[in-house]
Amino acid sequence: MSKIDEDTKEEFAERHPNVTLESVASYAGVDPTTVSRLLNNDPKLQIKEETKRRIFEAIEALNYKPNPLARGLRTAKNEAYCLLIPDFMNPVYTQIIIGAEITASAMDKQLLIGSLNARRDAGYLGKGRIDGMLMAGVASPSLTAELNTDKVPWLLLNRRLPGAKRYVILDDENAAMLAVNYLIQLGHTKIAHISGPPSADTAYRRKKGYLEAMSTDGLSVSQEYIVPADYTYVGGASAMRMLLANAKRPTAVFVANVASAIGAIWAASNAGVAIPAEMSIIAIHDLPLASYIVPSLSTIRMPLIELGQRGVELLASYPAEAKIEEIVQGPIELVIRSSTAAPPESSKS
Amino acid sequence: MSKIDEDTKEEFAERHPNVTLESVASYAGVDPTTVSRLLNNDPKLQIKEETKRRIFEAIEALNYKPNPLARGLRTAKNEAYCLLIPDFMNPVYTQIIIGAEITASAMDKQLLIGSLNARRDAGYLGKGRIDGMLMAGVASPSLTAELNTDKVPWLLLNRRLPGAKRYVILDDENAAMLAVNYLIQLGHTKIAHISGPPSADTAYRRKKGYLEAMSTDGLSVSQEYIVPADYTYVGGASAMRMLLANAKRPTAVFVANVASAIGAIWAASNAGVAIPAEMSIIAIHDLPLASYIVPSLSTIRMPLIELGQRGVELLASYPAEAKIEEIVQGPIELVIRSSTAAPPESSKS
DNA sequence: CTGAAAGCGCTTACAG
DNA sequence: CTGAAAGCGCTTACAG
Repeated sequence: MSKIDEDTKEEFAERHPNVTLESVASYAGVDPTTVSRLLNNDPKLQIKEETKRRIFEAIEALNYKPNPLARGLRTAKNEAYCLLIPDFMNPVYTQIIIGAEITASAMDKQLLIGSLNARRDAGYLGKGRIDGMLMAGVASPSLTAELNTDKVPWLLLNRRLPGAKRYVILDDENAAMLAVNYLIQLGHTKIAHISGPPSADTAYRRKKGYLEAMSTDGLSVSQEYIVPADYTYVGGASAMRMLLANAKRPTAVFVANVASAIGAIWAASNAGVAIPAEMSIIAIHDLPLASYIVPSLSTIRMPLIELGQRGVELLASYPAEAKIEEIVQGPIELVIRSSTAAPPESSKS
Repeated sequence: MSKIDEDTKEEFAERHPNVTLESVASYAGVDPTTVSRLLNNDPKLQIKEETKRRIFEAIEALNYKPNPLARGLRTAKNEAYCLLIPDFMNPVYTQIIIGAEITASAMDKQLLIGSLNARRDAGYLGKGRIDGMLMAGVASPSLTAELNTDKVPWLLLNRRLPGAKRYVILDDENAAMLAVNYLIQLGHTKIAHISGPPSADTAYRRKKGYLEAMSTDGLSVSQEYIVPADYTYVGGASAMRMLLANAKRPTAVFVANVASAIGAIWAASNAGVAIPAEMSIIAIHDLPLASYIVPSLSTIRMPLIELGQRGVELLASYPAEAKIEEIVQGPIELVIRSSTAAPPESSKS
């Protein structure tokens, strides 16, 4: 490159402290309109190959990137969605995030992820910056109302809310039945359930599946066999302690999620109860961790990644007023590992 | 409210499909400039209490929220930072995220979180939408270069990059020494190290601390005692298998992170090696999970939340050109649980 | 002290 | 087919 070219370039940079559409146009010797149309694939634009080349050369040379704020302000489109989760500690949301990121990226959309944990004002993020809000396991009537007045389309993921007709969920009831039926098939009759928090829709559906599988098989369920936990390690551990204290100790436990199952295994192990010899444990969600705890955990694999993917798809393709009520039809599978076995001989009827 | 008021309100809404600064001004009977100045706490603004009240009333009645795009376009400030992590599976980043969210929220800034996992174009998110980029465990010379040309201030979290003079890290070397010294104090001499990936700066510093503690105590380290893993369950498991196959089997292992430690425990357990009776294990990072695996894992607690907090603070308070090289001075503590004990009698010298 | 006016960087009907 | 011009919703020097 000649000296003069370098000089020109520097001068140009001085006149254009910010590289804008106008800089590119001026560099390429065309009208900004033309550049904009080219970049937006305007079908009505007819342009010579040579001109096109010059424009792309200019973009390259100046390292031009469209200003998303200006574009968003003008078009009222942000090419971005937000995914809100309760907190980042729960690996279940991790899986959902992965799915959502895959689809968003494939659609060339930004996905902004935030938790409701430290956030004081979710609405502000919602208004203006994004084209839609995905809420996984977190939503309240006040939040959806705020999004409504802000005209931000939203969709609930993995959880329903009374009166909110926009959600995608998984078939938790069937998953629970699959787990419980497997325990029954192993020969268990005293099967307990460590459930999720009463406030969670997923917990409700898993419990329902448990009850249905039990009653279909003619097995009785005493109220003491259903111990609510809160999807955490601690909760699972104390629920297990309650079950161990039960006069009629169960020989198998269906746990509503992996975190509680890990807590339950820990508590059983502390109490000297052998798993699976004395007690079988199975949980919902086949997280990577399940393979690596001791004993490795039998689970029901749920299509969490597909849930995240489908959420973005639906949010992107339906208008804000549309009703969306979908159960993701991904694979739900029994994954047998080392935490489940036939009940001990002594306990058989 | 009277019928007429309702009518007026509806008419007003019709004339103002989008609630803007102008709507508020017109509703309150003042100039948009005045509203803007009030909202931005312009010290030069002098305004009657009565007018102020009317404006706030209008904001309330219309549910006005400033358009962040318009504001950002005008001021070139977005009141938002981005935090980039490699992926959402690793609970270490989870802790960092929590810290970053706390501080960002306290500063009334948005924190957009994304992974490099599914993202094809991190630069686009960077340009225009945010005021700065935090990169935890993920950065490349090409990415920092792109951020530089885009004039987006950035800061590396928990990892350095050759030539990049903007980072906050933890004292991994000291943490490693603390762990190894504890093992030595228990009586171990055959202490191995399952390290992190050679590419990771944290892995380098932890290994360095291990080597230093060993040599300070006059203990020899054969090359076979250092097995690189990759901070994952799988990696930790296969590293442990290598150590178990070693003719001079170690009695203790210092593992570079919790995920690898869980994999290592799993592999040892599968091989019938009792922990801690036959082998002690200790790892860096006191994640919640560490308490709930069996046996519960002894760890070194690191100030990960503080790291996230400090990262946002520094990014917000230093100009893009400033050099930032900081080691967070949070508490580093030995947390003793059930995975460590004195070496078996037979192995004592 | 208050208000009109310009401008941030785009897109897109509209006139030529 | 091409280019000038308006406007998205703000902020802020500047003139009155």
